[in-house]
Formats: sequence, structure tokens, C-alpha cells
Amino acid sequence: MAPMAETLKDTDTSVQTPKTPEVPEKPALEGLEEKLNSAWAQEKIYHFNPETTREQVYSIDTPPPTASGSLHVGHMFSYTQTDVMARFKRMCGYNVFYPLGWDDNGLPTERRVQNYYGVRCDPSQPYDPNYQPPEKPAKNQRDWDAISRQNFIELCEKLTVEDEKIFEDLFTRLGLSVDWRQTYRTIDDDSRAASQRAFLRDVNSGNAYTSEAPTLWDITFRTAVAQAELEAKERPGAYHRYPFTTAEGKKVFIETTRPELLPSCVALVAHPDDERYQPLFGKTVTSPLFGVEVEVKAHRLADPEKGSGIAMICTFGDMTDVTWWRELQLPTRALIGRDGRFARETPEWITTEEGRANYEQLAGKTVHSAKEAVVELLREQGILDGEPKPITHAVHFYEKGDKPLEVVTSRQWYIRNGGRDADRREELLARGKEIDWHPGFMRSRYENWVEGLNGDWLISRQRFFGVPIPVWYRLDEDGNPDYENPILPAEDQLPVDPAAQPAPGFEESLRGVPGGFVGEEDVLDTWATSSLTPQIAGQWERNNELFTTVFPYDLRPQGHDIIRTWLFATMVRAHSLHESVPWTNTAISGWILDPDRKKMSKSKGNVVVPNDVLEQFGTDAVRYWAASARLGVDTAYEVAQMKIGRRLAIKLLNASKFALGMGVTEAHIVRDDAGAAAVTQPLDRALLAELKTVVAQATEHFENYDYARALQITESFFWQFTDDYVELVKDRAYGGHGEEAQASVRAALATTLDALLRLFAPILPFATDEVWRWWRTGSVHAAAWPQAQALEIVAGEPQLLDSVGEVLSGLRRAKSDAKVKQRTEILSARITAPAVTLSHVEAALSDIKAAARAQSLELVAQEGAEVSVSEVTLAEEA
RNA sequence: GGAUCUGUAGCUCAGUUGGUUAGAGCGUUCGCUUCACACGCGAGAGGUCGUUGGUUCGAGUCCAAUCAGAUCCACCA
Repeated sequence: MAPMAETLKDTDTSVQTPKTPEVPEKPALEGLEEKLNSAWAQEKIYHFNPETTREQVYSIDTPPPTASGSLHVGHMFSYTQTDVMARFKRMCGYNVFYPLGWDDNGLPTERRVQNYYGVRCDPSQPYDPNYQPPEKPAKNQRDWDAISRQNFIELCEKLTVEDEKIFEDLFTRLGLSVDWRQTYRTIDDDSRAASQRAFLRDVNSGNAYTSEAPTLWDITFRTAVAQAELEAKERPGAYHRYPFTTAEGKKVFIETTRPELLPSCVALVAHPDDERYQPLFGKTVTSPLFGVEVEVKAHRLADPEKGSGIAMICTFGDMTDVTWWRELQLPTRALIGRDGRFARETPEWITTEEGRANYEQLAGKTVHSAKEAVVELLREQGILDGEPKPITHAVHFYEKGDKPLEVVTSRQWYIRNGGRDADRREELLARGKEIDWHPGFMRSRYENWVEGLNGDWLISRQRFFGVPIPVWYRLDEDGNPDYENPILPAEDQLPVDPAAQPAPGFEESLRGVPGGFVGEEDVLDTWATSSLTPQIAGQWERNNELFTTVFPYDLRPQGHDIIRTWLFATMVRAHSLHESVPWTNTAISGWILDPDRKKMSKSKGNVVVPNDVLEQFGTDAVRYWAASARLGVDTAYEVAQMKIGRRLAIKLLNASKFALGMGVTEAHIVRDDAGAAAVTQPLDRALLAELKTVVAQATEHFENYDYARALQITESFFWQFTDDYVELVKDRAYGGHGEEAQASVRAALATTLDALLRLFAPILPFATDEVWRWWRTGSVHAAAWPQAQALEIVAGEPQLLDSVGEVLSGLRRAKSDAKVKQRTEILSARITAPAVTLSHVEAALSDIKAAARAQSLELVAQEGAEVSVSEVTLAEEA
């Protein structure tokens, strides 16, 4: 529920001397962004007030964009949707905590810096404090400057700051009501300290641990990657069929897409129920080419339908191999190195002379070349059975890589995420039920992911530009690191860089010396930092007073593509660090599709640049398009929708100009019984009754995060207001029916305009505030959300407006059918309708006559009849 | 293979617990300088709600099946 009205800082609750409206001759949208943005900055209306309680705060954990490259329409879309909610909550009296940070840590930044400056990081290079990057990057990557890690990081920081400035300007232009004082960068000292602090706490609580194990490995980037970063891509492959041989000389055929792994084979496996292979279980067979004896094993994961039904287990071809290797307790015969090449030394498990000669053909080769070599050997020696059968199959890639992942054994750090622990998995599923998902069905994506986890979260990365893992290892007398007992820094020392600083209690001179220490060289997965955005933005452990007033946050907005990464990782961290959910609501935005219904993305080259549309249609128009789409719905990039938004914003300016031109001031707004007395005319009271419903419904939908519905309701009321109501009351507003009738119109116009500006303010912040400033003091964005209850005392019969509209439409149609101008006078006409409708018509008869230029209207009651206009006599056209 | 979403006018979409004749905007057709707005105004045409069956007095809405499209997960023998 919203806080009490007392906390609202609305400026208009007691008007002393009403402001005289000042309306421009030709209202226009052009230039509003610049003008109002500087006014808002000056008036500090989006500043978070730290003197506050948790109940007064509405906190938003916004996605920190990667500021590399350019912003695209997808950003405008989803960030607008969040801003609309932020503005609504602010108007409801909440102290809105709306920070926006930058995700400048990680591979995208590294890559951008490499390409932008033409440099590459070579950790063996010494630091050069005077280093200047080349004016122009060298065309050939081989000619790029090799620079030290420190120099590389400095360039990353320089470029990200420049990029972030451009983004901030664009987001400001977009009208985001972000408090820019609350900004952060995922690579800055505070973020690094927060990441390291969280890591240390996870180590101490047993939620983070190190382990030597087979992991997915990208040979291009030479780093381990996590399950969440995988992408399956369809790739052509081929089944190669060749036999192993039993002791009796019987051939056992296997079919494989990775024949090059034959020297890494540690066993064959078939399903326990597979009668074809049951006789072989427990016996050994000999591999072709390399002559290695391996046992035939049984395991339920073996699929009798695939290939020949019996598979080679190799260390390691894929994660299924890892499962078999672990559960069947097989030896390790790894050959593919971190560079993606086969070991240069012939392994000791290949003992036959022929086998060793064959291995020579693969030694040092890439996976690709080794495959060709093995196939060639199999072919030459007549072992290959038939030709390889081409197939298309899914292969795992790192989402940013372009070579298939290998599985390599290495020491890595992990965080427990339920992937190996059913209890924790249940806890995280329960957390998922604690938060409200908008739309609700998105929760199943989360549950789907949690239930499908097959291991803990691998958080160490063998990269340069990232948050260092804050640990050191003691070296024993032989110089071997003690990984089981890492040396941890004290929290008040954070952030630390173990590569540059000695371990606590050691001199730097003992680095790498037996009896001394080594620093951990790896950095944390960027998600290990991004998963802490609530803690980073809320200044966890730096300003806990602030942190406890914003955490758990009220809202996490984000895209559905990163539920498995960002959303899930944030839940994992909050669960183990705070035993809490990180937020109570999550709003999942859809994607922007191009007109061909494809997802817009940089790699597809179908991205529209935001500046162009902002320039062409204006910010309000673009925001209208974004706010017309419901949460979670993928939306077509629709220029037409922006045109409609632009039209609405312009209409709002012009309709306001009209109302304010009718002598309307803020003093006419109905606020209490005294003001209510002025509204004497049934038509005016009908309008306000309608308005009351609109306010009530829009509020309800906004509270349910359905801003699109709220907009639609407000918008259709607005058009009814301008097209019917304003046309009906023009004559009266000009004073044609006396002062009392005019005062009634003024009150209705003032009250409606006041409410409409507030209702549209979250979506069209520029046009609404422009109008607001014509006749009010301060900003509409510092004003309170309208309350339906306040209109109760002036609400009349809402049906009346519709009845009158129908009659007006009928009279207009008569002129349209007669093909005369709408100005043409109606000498007489007959209106047939049910008695109730006629009573409405009668109550507004003079307005109808004025609007339709009708001299005489005959009202005929007929129950059950539709409203119809007949017997129309028109005057001669002028 | 598991899960989720979508299918309503030429186009983009709305349709809240089932309830009269299914709505909006764009586009289209006809007409209009009407003193807030030609970046405007008025009027019209246009839909057997993907298909089939069921529940019900009554289904765009609920259930089942089916077709089509999209997304996530799994899938390297």
C-alpha cells in the first residue's frame, strides 16, 4: 500500500493566489527534453531522500547496462517500462531509490578495448606508466601492441568512462528519472570490494569452495565457463563407425562423432538392460590404432537407440563422459590441453609400438586436425567401417565464443547453487515462490532452470579485466601450493589484488618462493559481481543504514533471456548472504523484434539507433510505444506506434491550451465541498464521474504493474474528453450560457486537466510537465497521484456522457451523409431513444444544440430502441 | 524429448471472475480550413475470435485434442 497522503510533497493542496496561466502561441514538443531535463536536474526531483524508513521507500534494482558500443531500441524499451513504474511510485508518495550502474567488468569491455585501441593484454609485459595507445589501431591483429595487465586495465577504465557518459546522456534524454548520484560501476573499488567481501563470506560459510575437476573450457578465450554461459549450436558432424576388439577377436563396433578422442578412451559403456552387450560387461576390449585395453561398463545413461548402442567413454568429450567417469570411477586419460591441442608427449598408457607411432600423427595438433589425422589412419589401415555418416547435432559453445567447448580438468572456484544439493535447490525454488513475477508465468523459466542444474556455479575465470579472486596460497618446501587452506584478506583491506599485493603476513619477496606464497591469478565471473547489484547499489557494509532501507528491494526489472543468469545468481547470493530474497517483485520485459519478427541484436545488424527515433518523434512518443507493450511480451519495433504517441502528446498540448484559454486556473480545480458546488451542470458531473472511474482503474492496473492497461484506459478517456466533451461545452465555456454554466465548465475542465496530466505523467513526462508549468508551480513529477475518492462529491451519472455522445454522433452522421459541412445548421431533427437516454439528452440539451448547431430537437421515447436521428432538416449551406 | 508463451479486422494489439449486437489505433473509403490542434476534425466499410470436439441456458473467455509460430531447457556416443 502507498504511504499516507501526509507524506506527499504535493505543492498544490492550499492555493493562496492562483497562478495566471501562460500558454505559448504554438505549443510544440520540440526542445522540451532539453529544457525540462535541466529543470528537473536543478529541482532535484529525482533525488532519493536518505532520511527515510523502509516503508516509505520503493527501491529498484536496475540492470546495469554494458556501456560498450551503442545503445539500441531494446534498451529504450525496457528501461522506459521501469521508469514508468518508478514515476508512478514516486507520485504515490514513495521515496524512490532508483540507481543505475554500469557493467563495465568482463569480456565485452576487454574485447571493445582491444578493437578500439588495437592492443592486446600480455601479462608478461612490464607496466609502462607513460604508455599511449596507437592513434589508429593496426589493421592486422598481429601488429597490435602487447601491453601489461595494468596498462590494459587502465585503458579499459578510460574507455568505459567515455562510453558511460554517452549512455548517461541518452538515458537522460529518454527521461529516465534515475538518481544519478546513486550510480556505480561494476569495476570500481566499491564493487570490487563488495564482490570480494561476498566471496569471502561465502568461503567462510562453506558456500564457496575450490576444487580440481573437469570443467567446460573455451580454447579461444582460454577460460573456464559456467553452465549458464552455454549455448547449444547446431553443427554438422558425422558418425564414424569402427570396432574395438575382444580378447576372443570379436569386433565391437562403436559410432562416434569425435573419433579423435579414441586415444583418450577409458571404457566402453552400454545400457544395463541391453542384451546385445550384456555378455561383454566386465570384460575388456582393445582399442584400434592405439591398442589400449579398456573395460566394458554398464550405465543407465547409455542410450541403446543412439549409434550402435555402445559408446566410448573418453576423458573428456562432454559432460556425460564426466558423469560416467565419476560414477564408474574410471581413470583419467586427458590429452586435449587448454590451448585446444593434443598433448605433444605420447601418453604412457599407449604402450604398443604401433600405438605410439600412430599417436605421433596427432601430437600437438588442434582438435580439428587431429580428427582428420585419426580418420586418415583408420581409413589407411582399413579399420573404418563404411564412410562417415553426416549428421547435424547440437554442440556446446561458450555464448561469446566461436569454437566448441572442450572439457578440461583444472582447479576452479565454485559457489553452491543447488546444482549438487537437493536441499539447497528446494530452498531456491521456495525463494522463487516468495517473489511476485510480472508476468506470473515467467516463474516457470526460473524453476525450469533450477531443476535442470547439473553442477555448482563455476565462478573463476582465467581473464584479466575483472575482479580478482581475493586469495593467496602457501607454498610448501617443494614450491607446491596448498589449495586446501587459502590465505584470505581481512574485510577492511578490500579490494585487494593478490597478483600485485603480497599475502597478509608475507613480504612481496616471498612470492613464488618455496615456503612463501602465490597469489590467485583468476578473476571472478562477471555474474559474481552482477549478482550483487542490490548490495553494491545499496552500499552494503559501507552504509548499512542505507542498505537496510532499500533491501530487500521492491523491484528487479530485467529481460527474460537472463533469468537463468542474472536473476538466478542474484537469488543465490541473497539467499546465502542474507537468508532473504533480493527483491519482492520482478518485472520481466520482452524483446524487441524487427518487423520480420526476428530478435533485434547487434550481430544480426538489424538494430535501430535510438537517437534517430528520439529526434524524429520525440521522447514522449518513443516512451508511449514502450509503455503500450505489456510486460513479458515480445514486441515489434513499430514506428506507427510512435507516431500515435506523438499525436497524443501534441493533442495533450493543444487540448490543454484550449482549456487554459477558457479562463481556467488552478483555483477552479475541485478539491473540497466548496469547489464542488461550482459543478452544477449534469454533463460536467458526468465527465467527472467518468474521470473518477478512470483514475480508480488506472491506479489499480499500475499497482499490478500493468501500466499498458492504465495507459489505454487513460488514453481512451482523453480522446472522449477532447472529441465529445470539449466540443459539447465550447459554447458554454465561451460564456454563451451565463456565468454559472461557465463556472461549472471551468471547474470540470480544470479538474479533468489536472488529473489527466498526473495520469499521463509517468508515460509522457515531457508534454505533461510542459503543460503543468503553464499553469502550476513546481513539476507534475513532484505532484501526487490522483485519487478517485476525491472526485466522489462531484461525480454525476457516468452514462450521461455516453448517451449524449451517441446523439451528437448521430447528428454529425446526418450531416456527413448529406455531405454538408459540420458547421451547417440543423433546423430540426427527431431523436428516438429509450426514456433513460432521453433524460440524459434533456439534461444536456443546450450543449448538444450548440455543438451540433441544431435549432430544434424533437425527443421521442421508445423503449428498447437504439438511439437514432431522423427527420433531419438542414439549413442551406452558407 | 521436457517446459512456457502466442494465434481475435489488411496491420499492431486490447478483451479482468464465462453473460446482450466482439473493441481500439493504424491503414482504407467518403466528407470538412470547424475561432485548441491539417502533426487537425467528422462519418463509413471491414472479424463465422487457428481447427475440431466437449462442459454450460449461454464460450473469444473453461476443458480436451489438433495445427501453426516463438522462446527456454535437455540433446556432442
